[in-house]
Amino acid sequence: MTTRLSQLFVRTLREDPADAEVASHRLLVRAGYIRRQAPGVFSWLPLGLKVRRKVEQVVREEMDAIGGQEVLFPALLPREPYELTGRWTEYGDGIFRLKDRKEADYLLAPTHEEVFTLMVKDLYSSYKDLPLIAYQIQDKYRDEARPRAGLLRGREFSMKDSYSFDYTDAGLDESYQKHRDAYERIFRRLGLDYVIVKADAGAMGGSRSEEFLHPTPIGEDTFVRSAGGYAANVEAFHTAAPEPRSFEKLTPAEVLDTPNTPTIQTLVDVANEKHPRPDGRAWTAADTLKNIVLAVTALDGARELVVVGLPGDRDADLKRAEVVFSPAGVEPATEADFAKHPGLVKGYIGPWSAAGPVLGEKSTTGIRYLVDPRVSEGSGWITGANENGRHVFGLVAGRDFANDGIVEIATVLDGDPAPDGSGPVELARGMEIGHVFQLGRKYAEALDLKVLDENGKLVTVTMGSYGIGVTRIMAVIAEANNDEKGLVWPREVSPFDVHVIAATREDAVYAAADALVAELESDGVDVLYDDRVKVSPGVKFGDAELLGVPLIVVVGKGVAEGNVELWDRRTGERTAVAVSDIRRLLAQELG
RNA sequence: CGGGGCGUAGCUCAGCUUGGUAGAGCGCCCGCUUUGGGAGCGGGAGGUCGCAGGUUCAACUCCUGUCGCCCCGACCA
Repeated sequence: MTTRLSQLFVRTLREDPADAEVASHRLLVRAGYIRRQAPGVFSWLPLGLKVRRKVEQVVREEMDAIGGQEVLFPALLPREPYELTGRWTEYGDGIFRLKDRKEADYLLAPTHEEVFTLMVKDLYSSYKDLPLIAYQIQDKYRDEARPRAGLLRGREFSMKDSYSFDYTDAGLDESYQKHRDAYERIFRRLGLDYVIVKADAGAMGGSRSEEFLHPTPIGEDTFVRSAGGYAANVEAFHTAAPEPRSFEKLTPAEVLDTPNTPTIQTLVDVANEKHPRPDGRAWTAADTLKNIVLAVTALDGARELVVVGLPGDRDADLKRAEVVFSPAGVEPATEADFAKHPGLVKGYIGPWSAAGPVLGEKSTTGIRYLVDPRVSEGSGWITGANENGRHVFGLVAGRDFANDGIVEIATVLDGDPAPDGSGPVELARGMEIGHVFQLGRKYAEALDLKVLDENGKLVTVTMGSYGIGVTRIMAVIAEANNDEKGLVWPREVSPFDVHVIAATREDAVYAAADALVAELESDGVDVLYDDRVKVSPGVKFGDAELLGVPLIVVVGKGVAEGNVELWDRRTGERTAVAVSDIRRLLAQELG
């Protein structure tokens, strides 16, 4: 195939579009691959569509290779299936909802667990039909509160979602592993750097879950990794809890005056000044117990206060808190909340008082008290004495106060130990490009998907769901492969194999270029041919760099000596090649 | 939802402070010249100045409201 640039439905922009910030967005619009249609919604021009199809093709081939069967389910779905699993409600504002003329509720599917499950239920009823892997490449819709960065977070986006159906746990493990391996092959083929991290499985109610993150500073996920091979999304990071310590030899707690110490820093300063440690070491923020008041709002609207105790050198990470309390919402308590609970003395909140417990379900306030894993039995703390200007020193967990549960919402810091003992972790940013997830029996139970096993007994099917964001991957590839002049596509997804430029307006040059293009076409090479007559060479070179086809052939002034130039877009290197050799050379390059 | 910014030609923007019949560059069309790094000259097309009210003899400009968009944060299977 040959595409003549003079005929191609495209317009490149000389300047960056004003509404694009990140490189991929800027360049994909500027090079005429996509155009914004609405916030987070894009139109696909021929170039963009070609790249998108190439990405899809890689995904499709690897899914087929693990026995996946491609289907296509509608993006427009009725409410009922989502009602059955509770997600119609759980999704809240996150989905596009609409009504038909009869006022029946519909949605634009954000993901398709329900309909796949129901289709399998419809068609299959025996263990002999399993295992099954079905997938689709379909547009998904999510009414993101804030779409951003072009294709990286859109409201309409293409995703490959697959679902596995097994009737044994071992079978699910196998299906999961197949996907995991396929995803590794996909990202390798696409030349995308990735890290597999442990992910939070809570929100969708499954067990094993891993994310494929592409490390990039513009990533929206924070993950940790250790030199010893541990990797996890911070949301799924588990703090290694210290062993319980005996508190027999510890001195009793003591309430001391600490005037004007509403913050951890002021408290540490005053403590060191007025109440230095007996052993001579200085008090640090990590010796203090910070009690954060959160308001948790359940789906039914009920609002409850919860206090979380964590070491004073850490902040609460609201993102992790969301995960912990999901599907309920969490926010810091407001002034109004404090007003309703006069027992909470702002700046001096603590679980203990001489008169008895202050925090906890069995206390004067009755407020649920959850603590960080570091607040382990036998650990001693400085914390609020529930009186203005006073703190209690040497308050020991398990001896002086109890908790209603352990909770992981503290920020993870560089250097924290990995829970598996593989050393300290470092924090990094990543963009989620794939997710493999053992759903288990949650959806099958909710939708009553059962099959008869070898013994004629009904067993609930166990499922996995696996996603790869096709359009997001395209943006991530663009993000990882560009320079100041434009895009540089990896060969596997480049919209064309070769970009041929007729660089000089001479009949001989055009004749040579025409002939070359015809030959390449007969070799099965997909060529973009810049045949524009009135366009100056500079513009053609600039457009070639912007568009990003990795191999460029310049047919120009060298034709007189029988030469063309082979231009490597990535390195910028140009080499003179005899016209008689170029066809063979390209065939070799494109191998 | 909180904070910030912006809506003027296809694109990038100026004009608004101080009200007086709409501008530039790029792109587009026609002609001539030019052709290896975003050409030159001449001629041309193209805008209800986001929308609605108000003030005024007169509003892109001032006032009020409203809608939309972008960025940061919150949110995000």
